[in-house]
Amino acid sequence: MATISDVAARAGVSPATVSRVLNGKSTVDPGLAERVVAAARELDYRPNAFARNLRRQASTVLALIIADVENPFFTAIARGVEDVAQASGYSVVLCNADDDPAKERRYVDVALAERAAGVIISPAGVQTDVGALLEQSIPVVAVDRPLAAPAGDTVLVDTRLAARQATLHLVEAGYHRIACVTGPSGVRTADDRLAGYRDGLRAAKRRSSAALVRRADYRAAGAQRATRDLFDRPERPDALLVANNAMAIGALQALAELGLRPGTEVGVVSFDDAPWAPLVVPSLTVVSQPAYEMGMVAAQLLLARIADGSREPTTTTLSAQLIERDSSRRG
Amino acid sequence: MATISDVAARAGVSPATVSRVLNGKSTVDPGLAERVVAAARELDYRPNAFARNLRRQASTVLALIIADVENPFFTAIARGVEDVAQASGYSVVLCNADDDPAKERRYVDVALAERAAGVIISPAGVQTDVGALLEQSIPVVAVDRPLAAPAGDTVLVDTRLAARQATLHLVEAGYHRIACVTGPSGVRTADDRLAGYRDGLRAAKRRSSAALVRRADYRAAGAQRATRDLFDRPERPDALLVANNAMAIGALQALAELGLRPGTEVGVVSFDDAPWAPLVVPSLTVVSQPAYEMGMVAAQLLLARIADGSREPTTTTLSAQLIERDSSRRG
DNA sequence: TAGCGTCAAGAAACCGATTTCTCGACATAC
DNA sequence: GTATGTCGAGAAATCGGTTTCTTGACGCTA
Repeated sequence: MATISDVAARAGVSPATVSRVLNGKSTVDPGLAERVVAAARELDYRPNAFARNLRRQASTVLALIIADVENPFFTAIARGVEDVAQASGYSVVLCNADDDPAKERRYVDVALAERAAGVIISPAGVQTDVGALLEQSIPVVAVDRPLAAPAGDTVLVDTRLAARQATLHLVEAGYHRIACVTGPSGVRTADDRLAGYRDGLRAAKRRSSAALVRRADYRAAGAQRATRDLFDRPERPDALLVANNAMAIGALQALAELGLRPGTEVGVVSFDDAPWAPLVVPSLTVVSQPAYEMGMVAAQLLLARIADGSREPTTTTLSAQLIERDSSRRG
Repeated sequence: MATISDVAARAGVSPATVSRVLNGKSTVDPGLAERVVAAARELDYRPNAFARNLRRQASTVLALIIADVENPFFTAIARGVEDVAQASGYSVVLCNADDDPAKERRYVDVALAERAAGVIISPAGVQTDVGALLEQSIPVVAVDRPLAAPAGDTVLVDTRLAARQATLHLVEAGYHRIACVTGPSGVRTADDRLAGYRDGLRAAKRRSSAALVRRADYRAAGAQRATRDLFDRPERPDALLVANNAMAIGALQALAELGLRPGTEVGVVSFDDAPWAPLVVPSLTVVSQPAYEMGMVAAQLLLARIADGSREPTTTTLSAQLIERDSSRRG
């Protein structure tokens, strides 16, 4: 593999000049520059990123640590991040923490070892610690969920308000015993959606009851069990607010097993729109979150912070949108 | 950030000794070793990956270049790769080529610049060129689709046979005019599935007709148009073989718009199982590919090739499985 | 024409690891 | 007691870029 010295030798100049030409940071004689460019092309020269990064003490790789690659919500965020990063010459490393604090920690370590230019993370839980990154002044942006000790920008959705609206929507549609299946305690979105659900019940002057609330991991299997459990009790719910799209699958599966038809017999609203949501019968009413936009905003904030580390931390809250379909329409 | 010299100074030894202790490649006096380890811990020393990689001329990062992050099939592959890589101390960089040869090329360049230890790729098309990687003796494994010039291991699914079986399944279920919506020409899986479809028709002694075949990109929108188009003609098909899971969504949407009920009126079989496939009504019959396993096998082959670059290129063909649900059952 | 400022380009230092080279200490063999 | 071998650890080279330092050429002004 050709090195900068090879190029320099071929062009009859010093390595320093080659570096200057290729980085355009300084003016060089046009004639020399042309020779350098030609030599580089002829040798198919590609700078060694290790050497460059070592000297510059910086890389052009952004780490994106998400909770679940198999969840379309997070992959949509990833696309948003990527599109912005690409445009600025950064590449994005996607890390799948799999909702596992240990895996997440490992990826934080990788980001540290590889001296990522910046990190975008959706923290798996309360104990996520990005202190080590900040010590190395690697900027961090939290997306979807805030960090316990916010020390960078944060991009959220007003998910509590959205949950409140979704709950009120179910009330208005004529459902009476509305249950909530949410994510693990300590995960902010899960807690917020539960709080919003209670807000909604309160606003509608309904009593909330612990018997109507279930928690599970943010996966289908857990939600399936939780839903089955809700309907196993004497006073069955007649509606369900489900806190994410993976859980929606589990909940719908449980309802199908129980022979309950969504919409007519059980109102269902889930968080996160998905390509298949209009296709299930009845089509699924969802709270659609602007995932792609969240990714874009997070990346923009990160790039801004890379450029100027002294910016004040900001919090951006985007809003979700209720998409009414048939699963929350009686009759 | 502490460097190896800082650790050496604190432990009262030379940097070389620190390196030897921490890498365990050579024996050192236990007393010294203990001091080194203590010093490293006290300073929270983390080796600089740039410096290490520069010297070693190798990294421990695998690049995984997939066609579409939003497609669960590919994310399942990613998980398989990741689980194997993790266990061997490699980290995985997920790159989303987005079915775009230009993006793909850019990521190949990134893998090259970052001197990835190896690359796993599902080539976007015929013109994918990994020659540059091979020149640098970076091992390459192709997954899901073969490379035009195979120069590494390949992990495939016998998708042609699976398409043949799926087509015969539709014939046996009593459908007569079976159409096929497949991916872009030049993408091997798309061509193979079409060929398998024709195999199936031939085996059933049915005439195949170009009027019953449509190509689109591997996305929902394209499949939706293609399906609409198929049903716009006087002699409508009564069954549909769809070549991947994103396209299935588009096809089902089109059928819904046309007021055609899958199963009873139009038999549907799609490639790729998805969490939502059992939930649509009627539930979707699919050809399930062992995506996670494909990822695992690809990663194992890559690691083996990293360890020993002179291995003969192999091709592993896994088999798919037809999961019969209601969308292909008449009546 | 002397003196000063500007600028382009080469020389050399530097980033932080790993690894080869070298040397000294000690043990064993003759 | 000397020669030889072994082994552990420090010195120094090395990876391939970037960037500072230095030098020399040139132009302008007094």
